[in-house]
Amino acid sequence: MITHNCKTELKDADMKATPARLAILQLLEKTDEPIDVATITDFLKRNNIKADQATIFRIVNMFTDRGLTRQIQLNEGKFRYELSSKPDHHHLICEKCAKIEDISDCAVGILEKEIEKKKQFKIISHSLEFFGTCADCQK
Amino acid sequence: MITHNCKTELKDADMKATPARLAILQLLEKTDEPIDVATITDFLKRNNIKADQATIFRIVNMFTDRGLTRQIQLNEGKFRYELSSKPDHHHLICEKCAKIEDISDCAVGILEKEIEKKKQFKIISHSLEFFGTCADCQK
DNA sequence: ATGGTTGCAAACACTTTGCACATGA
DNA sequence: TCATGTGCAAAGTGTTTGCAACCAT
Repeated sequence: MITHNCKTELKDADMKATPARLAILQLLEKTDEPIDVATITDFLKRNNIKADQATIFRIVNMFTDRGLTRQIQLNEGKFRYELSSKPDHHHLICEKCAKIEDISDCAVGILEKEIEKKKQFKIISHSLEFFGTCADCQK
Repeated sequence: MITHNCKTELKDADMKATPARLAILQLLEKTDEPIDVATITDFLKRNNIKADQATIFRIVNMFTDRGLTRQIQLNEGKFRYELSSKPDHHHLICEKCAKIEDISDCAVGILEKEIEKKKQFKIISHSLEFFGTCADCQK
């Protein structure tokens, strides 16, 4: 049962296992796109878990603070969240249908080394997003 | 005189040359960081050019629509704008002092080619940002 | 003269906060 | 039990919109 797994994750992060937190974790685990708060709200409603907007924001912020999730922005004017356990990857955002694809094994690591040397800038994280038209929408 | 130059740019983009527009263009030209609306507001005030928030938003949106500027986000919950005439470059954002440095000649072009082939995704633009600690803040 | 621009005020979307009540460990 | 988490309502950002007045061309 997935819930079991999630409980451990929460415990490890020093967070109590509440219905909303467990459900949000599960959603994050089964979704391959970074998700926004509206999506979480819908999901919880459909699963009869009541949770206020404020609570949801508090949860994702706490997840992010404790390193469970990453907060990202895709030029939409809102935040999205994805599990930070996901390996280094980037996004292809289709500007027609808004689909978000992942793309991994990209050579940014090499760039980072160069930058750190050239600029003496200590890189902690990076974000790389590609905007364009997905295969389906090119037809 | 810079203003002259700016007037032409506006004309080319089919926009009337108004004081606020000219001033914002000049600010964009002399600033090396992508700027947000609050910064524009301050600048206009200091130069005794009155312009409502709504007007400023309308101007930067129009600039972006007509290709004069690029709208970007740096995980701050707000938009920033930079001249799109600036050559391909990326940003180093210091998480301590919030300074934003540019970095250019980075090999993303090569990645793009690969992605377009592998994913059949037509890339129109990309954003690459590095978050970390700048040289000064490491001391 | 007139169509594009602006100011103003109001609304909107997203996110945060304070405080009393509720709940998981 | 009791620190932690939640609901509710209110407020705080950042951004957009409608409409009448205004101004650049």
